[in-house]
Amino acid sequence: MPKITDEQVELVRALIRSVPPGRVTTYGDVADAAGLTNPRQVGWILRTDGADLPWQRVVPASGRPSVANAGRQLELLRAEGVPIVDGRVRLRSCRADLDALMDE
DNA sequence: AGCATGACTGCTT
DNA sequence: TAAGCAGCCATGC
Repeated sequence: MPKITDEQVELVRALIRSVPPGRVTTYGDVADAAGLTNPRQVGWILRTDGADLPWQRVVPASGRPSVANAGRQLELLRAEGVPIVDGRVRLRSCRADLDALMDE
């Protein structure tokens, strides 16, 4: 049995699904909101059970996706209206507030 | 039990 | 601003 419970997985999934188009969030923010100690676990969840999620709205704090689908991800984000400069997401401008999303 | 890997982050150069 | 390095935790062999 994994240390990450289904509860946490569902919470992460819900948070990511709560992120509206044109807005993105970071692994660290999701991890903190879901109660995970390490942002890498968010990545692990997305890799295992994130196939049906808007995973493109979750980017590293650096703003530069290191995932294999980075090119496609940036393209999708740009299509959603996310400000991208030189292949880098402007987290300063489009970072979503997960606490506010949960309230909605 | 130990070692290597990974969709990360933050500090230091 | 960019690149390097260490810390972090769950998973797989």
